Amino acid sequence: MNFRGVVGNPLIEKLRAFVPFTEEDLRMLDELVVAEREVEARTDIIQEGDKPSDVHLVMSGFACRYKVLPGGKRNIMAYLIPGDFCDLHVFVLNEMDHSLATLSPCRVVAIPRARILQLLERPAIAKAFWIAALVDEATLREWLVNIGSRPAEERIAHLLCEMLLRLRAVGLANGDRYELPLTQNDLADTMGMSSVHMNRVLQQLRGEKLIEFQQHNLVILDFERLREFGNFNPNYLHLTQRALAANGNGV
Amino acid sequence: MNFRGVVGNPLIEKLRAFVPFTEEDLRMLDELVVAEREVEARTDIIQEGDKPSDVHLVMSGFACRYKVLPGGKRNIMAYLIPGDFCDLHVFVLNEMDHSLATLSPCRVVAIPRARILQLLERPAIAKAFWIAALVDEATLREWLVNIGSRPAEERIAHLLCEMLLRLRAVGLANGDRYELPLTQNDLADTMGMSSVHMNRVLQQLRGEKLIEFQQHNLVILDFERLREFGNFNPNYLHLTQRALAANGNGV
DNA sequence: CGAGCCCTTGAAACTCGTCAATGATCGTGG
DNA sequence: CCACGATCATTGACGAGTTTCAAGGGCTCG
Repeated sequence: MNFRGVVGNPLIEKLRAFVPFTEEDLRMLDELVVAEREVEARTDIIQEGDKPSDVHLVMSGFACRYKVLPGGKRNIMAYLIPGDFCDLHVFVLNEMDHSLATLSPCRVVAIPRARILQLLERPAIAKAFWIAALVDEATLREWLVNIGSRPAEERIAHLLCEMLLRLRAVGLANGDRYELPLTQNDLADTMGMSSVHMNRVLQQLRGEKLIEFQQHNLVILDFERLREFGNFNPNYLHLTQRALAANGNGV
Repeated sequence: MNFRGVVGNPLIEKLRAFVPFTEEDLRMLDELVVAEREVEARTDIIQEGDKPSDVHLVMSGFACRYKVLPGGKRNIMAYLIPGDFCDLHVFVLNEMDHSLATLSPCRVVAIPRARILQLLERPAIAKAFWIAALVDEATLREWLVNIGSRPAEERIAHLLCEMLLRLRAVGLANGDRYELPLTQNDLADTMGMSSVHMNRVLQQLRGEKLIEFQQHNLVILDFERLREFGNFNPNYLHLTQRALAANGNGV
């Protein structure tokens, strides 16, 4: 058998880094992906207050969790990239306490809760989902530290390192470069700073020859230096050695 | 039967706000609390890198999750109050990516994973644990917004409102006042600011007659105004109406 | 070709951090 | 019971980092 998943299903690529699967597990995970829906950029998937019934899975593109404060300031609390579940919460909480939206054009799958419950009966899959949820939480903690303690320049360096590893884990990095379909304003709303300052700080990072960033294409010119500068330790992503080392499947 | 839990077990008081339990559920939850251990203030419970085998539950006092950056700056990412599990993660991740420590003197229970697995077989308890974990995550998101978007004064107002509701939910608030056994330095490390600035901002809040804070006793003088000022919306705590309204069991 | 979004720049104001020193409080031991 | 040291709270002065406001330029798309 040759599952699409093995080469192109980001959910499977991601979860395989946590847990070994049987062929049957892989088949079930792959069958989860039916009726992909195209969602254009900057469109809400779910809004705060909604009582959703399906679980959403991102298959391509960038989405985010966000809240908007009364003043109108948007706050991005997480990026959702291919292979990420948006809202496994649905099972136990009856109301969304934040919103989800696409940032770039996305392909999204809506999975009925019943399907998820079926999958949870397979121990390997249940464990993989569990780990994925914990890694999301660990990432949240790391973002909290990042925003709370680091100056803007290091903060961005840290984020760019994290995104490299996460995208690599699902085969979406090409060496030390990847597509980052976000505006400077999106990045600013993520890092808790103004877009003006984000612009200046990105210029600094470019000036120091740490990165290039044009047309939504990010190139990390010296990962080791960027990692050191942003004080990035990937332990919180709980990736296997294999996934850490992988160079992405590139072209 | 009259369980200790019904009146004094914070774990039960907290979980009852999420899910209704049978007598048998209550009994099992109450029996979880054996061999309480006194831990003095400012002592690590688990450290980053450890591979723990037990799950820890706080029964009294304040503890926290934290990381320390290379420069030596400590970063508090969560407060753990009576009724909170420290590390349900243990089941699936093999290494702590952060540390846990007491802030005040605490009573802590160490629960073997096997005991937890037993409890998870009871649907109501499993659901309550699940919800508690999701609320922890939602709280983390809210802290991220808080630190990322609000000026220092509002940030603190928000935190103080949150702690009021959380402590009420486990019967540890007395009307609009509660014990907050933290130093200004602890608070500063939590809110991503210097202790000098924390001091000045607390003075402002006191000057505006929003709070009093002496001898580790916090009094919220005008909750409605503090809530409004800190832009606090408790939806992310997913408390029932009952728990929201409760005035704490006070004296 | 124009509209709209995004990136870029400058200047001024402000929030907040750092440094350094002084008080206040508390537990401990003499 | 008081002296002591340690921890914690407070204050002032200064500077760095960051925001805000405002405006101009570039690119893309209809």
